[in-house]
Amino acid sequence: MATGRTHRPATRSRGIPEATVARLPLYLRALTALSERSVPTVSSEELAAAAGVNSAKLRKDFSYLGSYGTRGVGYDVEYLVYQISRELGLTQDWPVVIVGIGNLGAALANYGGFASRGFRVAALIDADPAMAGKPVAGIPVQHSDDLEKIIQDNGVSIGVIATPAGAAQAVCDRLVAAGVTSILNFAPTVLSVPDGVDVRKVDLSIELQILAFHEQRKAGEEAAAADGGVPAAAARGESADQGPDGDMPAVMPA
Amino acid sequence: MATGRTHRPATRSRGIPEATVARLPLYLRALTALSERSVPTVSSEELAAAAGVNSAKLRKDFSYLGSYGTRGVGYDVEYLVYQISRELGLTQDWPVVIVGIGNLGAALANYGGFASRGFRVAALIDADPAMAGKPVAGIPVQHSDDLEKIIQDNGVSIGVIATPAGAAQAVCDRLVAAGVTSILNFAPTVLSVPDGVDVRKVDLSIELQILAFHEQRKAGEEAAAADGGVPAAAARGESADQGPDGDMPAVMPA
DNA sequence: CCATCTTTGTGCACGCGTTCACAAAGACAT
DNA sequence: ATGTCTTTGTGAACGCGTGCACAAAGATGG
Repeated sequence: MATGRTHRPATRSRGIPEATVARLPLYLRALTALSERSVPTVSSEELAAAAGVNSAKLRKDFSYLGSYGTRGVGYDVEYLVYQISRELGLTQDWPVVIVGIGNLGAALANYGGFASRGFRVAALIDADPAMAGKPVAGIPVQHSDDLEKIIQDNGVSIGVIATPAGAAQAVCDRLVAAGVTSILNFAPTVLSVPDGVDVRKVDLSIELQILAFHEQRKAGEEAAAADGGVPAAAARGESADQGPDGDMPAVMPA
Repeated sequence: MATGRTHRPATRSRGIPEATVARLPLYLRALTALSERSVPTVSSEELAAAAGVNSAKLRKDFSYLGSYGTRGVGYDVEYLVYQISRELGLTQDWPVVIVGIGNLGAALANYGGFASRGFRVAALIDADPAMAGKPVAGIPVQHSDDLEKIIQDNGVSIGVIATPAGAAQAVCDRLVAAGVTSILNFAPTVLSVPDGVDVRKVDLSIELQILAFHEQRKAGEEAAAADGGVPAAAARGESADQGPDGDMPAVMPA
């Protein structure tokens, strides 16, 4: 999950729940795949399976957009692709800038999933003068001194931050000051932005940590099941000599 | 958000809500930063601000772990770092493999956030024979023929998929067959896995699409406000000659 | 030892999201 | 035209997550 928007209590956009909006890209991807195979119509059941959700949820999601299905038949694939694209705003061109052209920034610049959905990489920006002019993904990297000018000349409203954590807030401030109102943040920091600016974050290591949590739990349960014993307390860490709930800290509190 | 696990209805792990688990890495990051600055204690209010959440939520989250705070004082930073790390399973070593060493895979291999949290990149795997032996982030890439052996030799239980979408399911199946029980998927596909295997996905373009949705809505509201008119229906698409709700499709349904 | 002040931990209420289950709508065959 | 069958769209119930607001706990000062 990536949250962090400016918490919009009233005005739930046209009545479409946030959770539904977050799933629309999923449906769109599945529909695009069907479209490429020239499948004319699809039922909620089939599409739900392809998108990895439950069919009731999918139908309710679509009901927020309107009645675009035909009872007894299903949904017209092309029609739905258009409707969802329009709802998401993908029928227009969105110029984006990527700031911070390290490994991740370069990967993002090369990522095909952007261009195919109306996102156009308008510029790549990096603070390292040695990078300036060097082409990445066919686009010459520009120096961050020109950030404001680049934003304004290209009418950019969406910025992607892929800098180290330390530089992220400063870059964010400059982007916002230059007119950017949506930010996708890959740096592991909490960005503070004024009202009216949306921030979404993607943290690569957070997802891994969540997996580790469940993985550990699985291992614990397994061991407990083998012992035929209590839920899951032992066989969790590596040092076994801990309290009844494994509470002994490495560093005691004051 | 990244969902897609095998839906665990009963056994909500030790009673810790999923939403809380997803925030623990956030707290941990903020606490680690405090620890590096040698801050001894922190109040829920301060820590919440640093993590970008509300303080009541943070206190409730911590209450699921136990009573680790001191009223009138706050939380002991080092102690809390340890407790959260232990809860997330980061006190043990997690060998991971990254499959698909393109731009993204290389970025992941170089990403510092893994190593600093108990994740060790045990191997890099790619299907391209030309990549074999080539070092990325100091680790020689191995060919995917040896995938099963690599998994077993290193006791890997967490796999990262950074291949093209078309190859993802096949790689996933092989990882699972070889013993991997947690998968972080960067490929834009829905993976199907047997029960007991957790999948989390990160889709770079989904987040951008969600931003576009809000961006479009902002633009629409702005225009409507300027017109002094109805909510947001006009000024959305580019072609203005549409129905009362902008419903005319580019492709009519059958 | 007592009073005051700070901050945690949590009971409670509310709202959002999910799921069930079914009526309504339409396709299709006869 | 009528009946059957499929599939949508949605009302209603439920459960989870969030945020408020406050009592309990402990620190601190006199």
